[in-house]
Amino acid sequence: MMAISPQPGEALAVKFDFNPVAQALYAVLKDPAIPKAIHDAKAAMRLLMSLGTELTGVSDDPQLYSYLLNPTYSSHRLADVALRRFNHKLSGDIAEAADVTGRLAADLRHEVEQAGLMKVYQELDLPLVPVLARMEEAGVKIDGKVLAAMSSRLERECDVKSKEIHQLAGFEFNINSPKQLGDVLFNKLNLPKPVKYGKGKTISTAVDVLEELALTHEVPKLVLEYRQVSKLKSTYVDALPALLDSGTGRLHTTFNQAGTATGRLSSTNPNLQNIPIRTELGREIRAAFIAEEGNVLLAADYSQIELRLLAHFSEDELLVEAFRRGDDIHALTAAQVFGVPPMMIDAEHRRRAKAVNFGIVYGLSPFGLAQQLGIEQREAKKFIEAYFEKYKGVRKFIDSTLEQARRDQSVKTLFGRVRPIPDILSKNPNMRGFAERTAVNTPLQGTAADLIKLAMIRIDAELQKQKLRSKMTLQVHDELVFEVPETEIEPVREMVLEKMQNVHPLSVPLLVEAGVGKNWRDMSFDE
DNA sequence: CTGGAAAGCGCC
DNA sequence: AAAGGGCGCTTTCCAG
Repeated sequence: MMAISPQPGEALAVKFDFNPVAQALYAVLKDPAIPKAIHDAKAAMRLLMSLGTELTGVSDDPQLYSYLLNPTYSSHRLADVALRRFNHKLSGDIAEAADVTGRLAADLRHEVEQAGLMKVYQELDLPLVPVLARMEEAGVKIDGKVLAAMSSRLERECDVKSKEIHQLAGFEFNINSPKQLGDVLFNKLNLPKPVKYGKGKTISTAVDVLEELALTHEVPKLVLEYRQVSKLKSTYVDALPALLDSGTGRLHTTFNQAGTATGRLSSTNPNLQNIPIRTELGREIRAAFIAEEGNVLLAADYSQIELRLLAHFSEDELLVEAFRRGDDIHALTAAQVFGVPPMMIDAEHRRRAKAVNFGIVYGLSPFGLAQQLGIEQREAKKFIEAYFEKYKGVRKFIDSTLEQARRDQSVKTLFGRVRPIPDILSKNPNMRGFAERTAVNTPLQGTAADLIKLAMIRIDAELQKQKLRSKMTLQVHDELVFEVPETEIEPVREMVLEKMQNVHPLSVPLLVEAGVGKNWRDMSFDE
């Protein structure tokens, strides 16, 4: 039992329950409006950080144990785990929660050991906790003026576009309502309905449908423009400033470490893993992510990490050699699949080859590829067949992964993180198809997640050890973002690149690209 | 008034 | 018969 001095104006008690196996940790704010039980290590860490205390000695986190044992549950919160494991409904009583936390920790720890997952826990998931806590606390600086100016500008643009749409359509309706929009487009304006749309359901007005219609009609074209502007405005330009922390003036996300089926992190409140980058308008939003005076942002990302892992796992000769030589992998696939000499590869070949390369990782069908490239399904089928004819190792990898998945009804990452795939034996071809694509994708996506987590742990350790003032602030699956004092740019850049590149030996090299800039848009590479 | 489903779309 | 893996947020719409 350990008590922490109360903050002025509030009595705060932090109690460590030193169960031999578990430390159930919870803080009780005296304010009865905030009776708050903390039973995950990151929340405890953040609370203690705010009090200027270090968190040491926590070795059991029931949430992380539960996640490792089966990452496919949608929630690993104490109440849900207690219900699943003990069929016990928590009353909300703090002491009860503490007791359950301790018992769960002991039980789950045992199961994690039995499942052979303790190494992943101790070397990856648990050490990542304080790293994420520090990242969340650091937050990112936002230029509010940039967003405020954008907001009024986009407001006007939305206004203009919606008036135009109503004018041209001849009806006043809510463009944001797919139902009303569909009614206007397909029933009032009599535009051709998409060949396929949900049986009995509403007709799709999704982007690919509207793009088709936009070729012949002004209204869908304007709707697409309106949608882009209104999406970016409501989701980012207007939402982000509202989430600025009043104390720090910065944006502090929450990383969920037990939220995805593959081992990836997710980010909420706000989600900083889906900040726009694709369009020019989107990049303007990125420009609002800035560094403090005297600092710069440094971004480092793994180039094509999933394809490299495909090469590693499959040991496909062509793929492995190409990555070792540092070839342009999409150009290689273009040459192989389309039978064009490397010298003759143009941008269109490369674009199509890129779609094929990514599609393989996701289990793309001839139908899907045809739709994406706007070609005949027969032709798409030929491309996919040509791909597997050339990359024989990839075919074997997929087949053996599926075999193993059918045997174990689960798949694993390089480090042993497991994902159950129960539907792999389903008699429903639809469900089985989903399961098969999942089975092939998860080892790739999940291993990439494991690798960047390991790099994060090592980079954080180095920042601490060298007492550097640079802070890791964001992770976006294959990218890390740091805020770095100008005096530390070169050493930190070198260190980050080295740690990411050498995170784990593989049969192909990992390529890391880094950029430095005053904002998240201007990350000029190889400055 | 609230909660949740569905549609849609931002990112890797 | 469906048709590309993994997320989170906003809006609409409808049921309770």
